[in-house]
Parts: sequence; structure tokens; C-alpha cells
Amino acid sequence: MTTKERILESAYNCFSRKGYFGTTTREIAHTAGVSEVTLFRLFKSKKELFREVLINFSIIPDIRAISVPEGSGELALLGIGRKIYLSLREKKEFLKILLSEVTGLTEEIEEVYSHFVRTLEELLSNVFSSALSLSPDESRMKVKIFGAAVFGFFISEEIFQGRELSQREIDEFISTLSRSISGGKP
Amino acid sequence: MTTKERILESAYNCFSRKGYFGTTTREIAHTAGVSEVTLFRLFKSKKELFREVLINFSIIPDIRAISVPEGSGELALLGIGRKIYLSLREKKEFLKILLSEVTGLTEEIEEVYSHFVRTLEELLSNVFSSALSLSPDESRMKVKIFGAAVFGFFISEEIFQGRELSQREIDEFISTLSRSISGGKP
DNA sequence: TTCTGATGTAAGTAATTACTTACTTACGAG
DNA sequence: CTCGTAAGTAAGTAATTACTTACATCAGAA
Repeated sequence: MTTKERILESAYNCFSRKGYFGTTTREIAHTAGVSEVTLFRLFKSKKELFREVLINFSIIPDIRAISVPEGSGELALLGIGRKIYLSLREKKEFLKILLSEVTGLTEEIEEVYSHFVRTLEELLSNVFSSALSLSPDESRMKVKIFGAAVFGFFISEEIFQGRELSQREIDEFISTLSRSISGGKP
Repeated sequence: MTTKERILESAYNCFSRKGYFGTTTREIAHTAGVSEVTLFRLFKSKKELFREVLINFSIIPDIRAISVPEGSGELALLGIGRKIYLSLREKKEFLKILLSEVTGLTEEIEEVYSHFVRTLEELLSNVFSSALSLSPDESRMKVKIFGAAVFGFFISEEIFQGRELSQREIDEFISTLSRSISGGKP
């Protein structure tokens, strides 16, 4: 692992624990086992370092990598909902960074986030139109509901309340959700 | 309005625009039209001031004030979902504080947030069990789905993407959600 | 009038912060 | 061996920050 990568990784950790303003460059350098001077030789400012963290640890590749599972509409939803939840969890720290700076660094974040939303809605649209055979309008709305529910559930449980849900709890939520959304359609 | 209230209000505004760490006590005092010395005479530290802001501008009273509307299950859900969404929007700035500081000031925030969740789930439970006549388990799960969906939708649209949805867009989302959740039950 | 309480001004302190400069060390390639 | 590159150390700068001290002002109650 190069020095730059080590710095990026500890910046990622520090930012996600303490937010952008709560983290000092000294702290990042120290936890990377590197001098502060080296940090500023490799990144021209703290803000640039933050931008590079956003780019390098984005959740978008994870979302994009989700494949549409086989099976009935309801089962497809269950499978995909599970994967979305687990992707979110894997990048939990990254999400915390996004959240922590949602008020202070809006330009950078809005870009990253709306990209995330578009990617997710694209993915879900495929499932809904193919697996559930809905009208485009209905489909569009249900995609939003499904995405918002999984996302809101994750943020509420794992980020706000600091829990780490078991697979059973996740499945219970997502399967009930899938059933409601698919409306009993096979 | 007392001096203390003026300070609390501008602290609320500053924190919600720039987060806790991004806001200086000087700035708060200045926008309150008060000297910094006065601020520290009335609040013993910045952190204590933050706590008082959390308490004074909490969203909980708004949620508690929501009454269960008359009508069928689906209509009751629509009415209550609308009100929740609008309460969230009214306190949008407060929510931004919570979000932006959830990583750095966890102790203070977890308390406020879990109280919020409990209040909301209590309120919804009443609607679900009375208006929809579900089993307790089903009811519990659907409460979670409904709450998470409205919450996730709000955060995604209004906070992350900075939009201000029209009543029509809100209604479209919430009525589709209510229909899915109530599963066609009258 | 006098006293009190709330507020202001001026000035400052000690700590922290992002970021820099100048110089040194270690090491692998040629 | 030499030389360039990546890294470190030491020190410091200019700005900012939370928070304090000492003293002045002023309006209203007694």
C-alpha cells in the first residue's frame, strides 16, 4: 500500500468518526503513521484530501455491482433489498461522512449523492418493470418507496441508533416490505 | 423575546447552516446582536448551548401533536404521512443539525433521536392497530416500513438533494405508500 | 438618588489549526 | 559510489478559537 493510500484510508476513518471539521490533518497524518509534512506534500489541502476520500470510497461501485436475482417479483425484491442493505452497511462509514458534512460542504456532496440516487433508481427500475410488470408510473413510484424505505430503515437503525442488525431482522423488514410493494403479485 | 432566547435562535440557525464545528461562538453572538461575553454569561460553554438548542427546537412536540385522522385505514395513513412529512420539513434545519453531528456528538444526539423514534412508532402503532386491524407483529413491521419510507424519502429529497417538493409530489408518494402498506384493506 | 442587574467594550490568554520552510536521512537504480 | 526520490524532523507562522478578566454603561426598582 502506497503512502498516499495509507493517508487516504486513515482520512476516511477519521472523517467518518469525527466529521470533516472535527478531524485535524495532524490526526490523519498520525494515524497513517506519516508526518504532517508528507500529507501536505501529497495533498495540497485538507479539502482536496476530503474530495479524494469521497471519490475513492464511494458506494456507487457497490450498488452498480448488484445483479438482479432470479425468481418471482417478490423474491427478486427481497434479494435486491438485502444486497442494498448490506452494501450500505459495508460503506457505513462513508455514509457517515456524507451525513456529517451535508450542511457544510453541500456542492461536493450533492453531486456524489444524486449520482448514488440515480444509480440506485436505475437498478431498481429494471427489477420493477421486468419482474413485476407494472406501468411506468406505478413502477417509478414503487421504486422510490422501496429505495426510501431501505435507505431510511438503514439510517435510522444503524447510523442514528448505532445498532448492527442481524440478518434475521434485516430479512424480516425487507421481506415484509417486498410483499407490500409487490402487492401479492407473483 | 429574552436575550437567552435570541441567542438560542441564532445558535439554531448557525448550527443548522454550518454544523457544530463549523459555527463559532462569536458568530452566534453577533447574529443575535449580543456580545460574546453575554453569550458566555448565559451559557457556560458552546457544548451546553448546543444541548439547549437540541432541547428547545426538538421535533418531538410536532410529532406528538399529530392527531389520528378519521376515515379508512388507507386514508388515515395518507393523512398522517402528510403531517409527518410536513413536520419534518418545518424542522428541516433541526434535522440537518442532527444529521451533520451524528458522528461527532453521538451521546447528545442518540438520546434525542431515540426519543423521536419511540414517539413516532407509538403514534403510528395506534393508527395501524385500530384503523387497519392487523396482528401486533404485522402491525409492528408495517409501522417500521411506513416510518422508514417517509423518513428516507424526506431525507433523500429535501436534505441530500436540496429540493422542496410540492404538495402534489408528496401526496403522490405517500398515497402510493399508504395503498401498498394497507394492502387494499378498507 | 441610589443600588442592582443585565449588558457592553476592550483586551487578552492559551490552545489549536492549516499549512510552510529549511534542512536531514534512508534507500534503490544506474 | 552517486544521485534522485520519498520521507522525516524541527521549528515556526498567521489566523482562529473558546473562553476570561476588568471595567464601564444604563435602565428601572426602591
